[in-house]
Amino acid sequence: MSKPTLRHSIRVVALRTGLSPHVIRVWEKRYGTVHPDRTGGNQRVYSESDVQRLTLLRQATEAGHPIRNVTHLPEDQLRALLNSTPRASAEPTRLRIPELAPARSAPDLIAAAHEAVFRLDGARLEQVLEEGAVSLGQGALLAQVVAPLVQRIGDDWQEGRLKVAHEHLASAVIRTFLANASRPMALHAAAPVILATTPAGQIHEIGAALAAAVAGNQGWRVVYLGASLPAEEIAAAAGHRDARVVALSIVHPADDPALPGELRRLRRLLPPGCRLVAGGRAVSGYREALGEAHATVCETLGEFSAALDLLRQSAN
Amino acid sequence: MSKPTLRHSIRVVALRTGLSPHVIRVWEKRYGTVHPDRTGGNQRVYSESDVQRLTLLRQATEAGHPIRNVTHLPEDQLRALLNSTPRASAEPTRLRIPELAPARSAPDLIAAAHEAVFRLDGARLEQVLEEGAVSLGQGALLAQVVAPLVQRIGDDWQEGRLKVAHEHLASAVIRTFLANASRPMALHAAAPVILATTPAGQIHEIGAALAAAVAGNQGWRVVYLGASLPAEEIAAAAGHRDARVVALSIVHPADDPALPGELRRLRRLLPPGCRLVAGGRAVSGYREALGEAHATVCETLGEFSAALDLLRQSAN
DNA sequence: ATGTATTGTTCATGTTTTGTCTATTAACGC
DNA sequence: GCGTTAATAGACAAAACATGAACAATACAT
Repeated sequence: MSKPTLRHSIRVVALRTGLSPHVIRVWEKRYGTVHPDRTGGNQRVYSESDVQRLTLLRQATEAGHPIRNVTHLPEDQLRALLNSTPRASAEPTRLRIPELAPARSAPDLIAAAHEAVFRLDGARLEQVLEEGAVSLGQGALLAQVVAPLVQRIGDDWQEGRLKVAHEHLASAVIRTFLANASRPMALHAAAPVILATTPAGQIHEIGAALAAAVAGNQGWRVVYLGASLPAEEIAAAAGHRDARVVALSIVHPADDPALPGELRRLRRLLPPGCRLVAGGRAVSGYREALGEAHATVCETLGEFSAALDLLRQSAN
Repeated sequence: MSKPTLRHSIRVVALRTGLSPHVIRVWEKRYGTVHPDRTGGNQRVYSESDVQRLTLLRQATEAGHPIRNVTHLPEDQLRALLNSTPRASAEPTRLRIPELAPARSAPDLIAAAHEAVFRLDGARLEQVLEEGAVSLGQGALLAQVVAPLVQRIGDDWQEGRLKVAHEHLASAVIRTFLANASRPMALHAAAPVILATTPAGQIHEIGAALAAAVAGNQGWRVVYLGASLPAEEIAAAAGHRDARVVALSIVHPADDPALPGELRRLRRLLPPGCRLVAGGRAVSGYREALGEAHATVCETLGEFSAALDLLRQSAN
């Protein structure tokens, strides 16, 4: 079973895993965590999978699991554990990785993200977003980076500067990032429900995902339904989950002749107590129908956020 | 190398059940609620079923039942009790730990997940998936739960048992779950690149997301491009990122007359060293064209996984 | 109202776990 | 040859855990 495999010294392993050489050795001695080969001179030589395993173990211990309980778990169970465990115990973590976060400004972040999209580098895009969440904070990141970035990518796509592949990759990464960002807060048992989607014909779902993230951050219970839902479906879902608000993102076809009808129909079918909020770049094209549907129109994410706060208080 | 069973320290149990370590100990002492193993140094070690039982008991006590009356009830009676009593707890749950699910085997998990989709409860669906990842492991979860679940939802949707809203919600949650599952922790600088997408006309992206998750778990560098990309775009992206493999998911339109042409064109445009792998429920409908395109056809996720391992070794 | 049982929490003390540190010897790279 | 890095064993300190007893709050009964 050998081996064009890469081999690493303990120093490199320490750097890549975030553990100290001491810990790596003592884990091996006490628990037999990994069994690196040795050089002729008895020096440890680690494989790539050792590095991976140690990285997972570091994350598991940081998540609160005692090392003795996780050292012998297979990798996929470790991964699952990491995805499932509540990140709750983030406070009493003993040692932290050295601070490397260069607090970047919003325009810098947008530029870096755009560059990553252009290179089809999804991992890098994600990294930039996470970095931004740290330096700007979640709310500011959404309003000052993600929203403009999405708009810029949309423009580039419509004018042929970016291909469909770029747009799809960016959508997938941003969508996942937003889904993760909208989740983690503790939810009040009585948290109001908001439904985020896009009316039939509106094919761009990122706006709805953004709305979902903002609402989730403000403590709403979010039901995210993706893009292009007919009025009947939206209304039925709103009734089913007893939603207080339906948020619609309207971005791309700015002149869909069928949309005004959809909006009026939606208003008619929605439960009476359910408010309608619409945002997105193309809302101005449907102002009249939105007015008839008694929809609150938001031009920016900030407005949307404020509108949510108002709606929440009004019904408490 | 016997059994890598999950074992938890009392702190982790406290986090996952929402009880304090004190209460867990005092319940054991006073009522013999659970009988955890002990380490060599007399420290408690809990199993997954202990966690489940304690969670149920927490819920029972919160519902007003004195602990002495319920400690010795078997789990199914506890569940019945919880289902029969109305959720009396008006207070904003002291700890935000969600209810733990009863389901453990793959069929149970599928049923629970399906139920969550039907109720439009995305948070619950996500919870079921994460729980399954812990108890089954990532790989088994994908093959035994996620894949069948997706297929079942697809069937239900095509036959009108589920609405578009259900399908969209499920897609969004599963997609995010898969994206999180596919993130490799530490990857080789020289990790091979795989591109996951769907050829033009194939609108269901979940199959591609599944493939991406499997590949990510096996250490590939994944470029995920969503659904319905024309051959030129796929080829350009593969060249741009120097992909070794392009994975195509073919699920829904099983008789698209344009697809064979797309596949042949893709083969022509792809860089010579780049392999083509196709999977999904509808591959059998395009066998001929796939053969002409020199694509490896996988009927199941297991086959796909094996094919990836082969392709990886062959080029090292 | 008063007493009692139940139940969760707190305190005090000793033990275990776990990351870190020291000292010494050996190996590696220039 | 020499400075740097690694291996080993042992010591050490902070955090987490175990245990028993006491305490406060609530419910229930007299």
